[in-house]
Amino acid sequence: MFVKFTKNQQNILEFLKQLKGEITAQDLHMNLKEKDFKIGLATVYRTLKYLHLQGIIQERITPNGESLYELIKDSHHHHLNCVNCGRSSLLKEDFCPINKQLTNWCASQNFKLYYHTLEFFGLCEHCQNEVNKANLSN
Amino acid sequence: MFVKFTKNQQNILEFLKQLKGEITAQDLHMNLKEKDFKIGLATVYRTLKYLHLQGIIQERITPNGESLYELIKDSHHHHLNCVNCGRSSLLKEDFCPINKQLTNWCASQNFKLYYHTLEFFGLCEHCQNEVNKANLSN
DNA sequence: ATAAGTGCAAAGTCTTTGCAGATGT
DNA sequence: ACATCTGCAAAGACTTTGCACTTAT
Repeated sequence: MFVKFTKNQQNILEFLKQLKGEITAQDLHMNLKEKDFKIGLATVYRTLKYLHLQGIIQERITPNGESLYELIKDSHHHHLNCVNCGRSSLLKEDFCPINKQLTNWCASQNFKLYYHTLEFFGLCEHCQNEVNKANLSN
Repeated sequence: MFVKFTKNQQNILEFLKQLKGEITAQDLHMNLKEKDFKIGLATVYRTLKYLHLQGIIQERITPNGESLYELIKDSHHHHLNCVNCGRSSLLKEDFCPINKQLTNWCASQNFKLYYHTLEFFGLCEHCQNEVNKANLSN
């Protein structure tokens, strides 16, 4: 996978394997530093980009513009994303409308499918009132 | 919808109505300037944010990190996104796996659903060879 | 008259890049 | 030995914000 397999790469991959859920590049960097691994933020970004390119991890960008990464697994989640507060809540695990027919269709396009994201956007319960008060001076 | 309905707001909304497809904030700004509308980039960003908050337009963030906006319509597209070159290609128009059952489920969560995005990530035909040569020095 | 909207420039945030030095095979 | 990988600091890109001025109602 990697051309060399350095300590940094091992540490990142190991961390992602242990991780339940998603993490930002910056949080991942902090976590590794806290474990006394010496690693630069740029290396974290470079490694995540490479892992993404290789189809090992997936990326999801939140309404706040944060990139979240996690290993690609068989089981995955989709989210309800509030366009006001930016919070995401998980959809029940077994919900996923992607069927084999579609997967096959991607293959027929010579597109090598790594993963998909399905995200719902709107207002969470709390924000529905807030938004009525919004204007362009906010 | 807007508290006031200024020339800027009218111009942006009119432009989005004419537009087929998606556009970035910066391109939208350029287009309006070319039509000799005097408007600041910040105003474009503020207006798009407000329209998004109100559920008038939707946002999609590409693998390159660009935010693309368009009016929410009944018909919509999903995309195949190449994680290498970042190009997106449209899925056939009639494909959408989201059913009424799911829509109802969102409602039952007191989540006010505006729109959804469903995106597929992987390698386009052209990039499948390229990626084999990739390493962390790139 | 007043709150809402605006333009500009500055600031903020996340991410990428150039380069010299370190590392794995 | 050599290309790959790394850290650091600088650069880059996009977006947001503060503030004084303008505009719509």
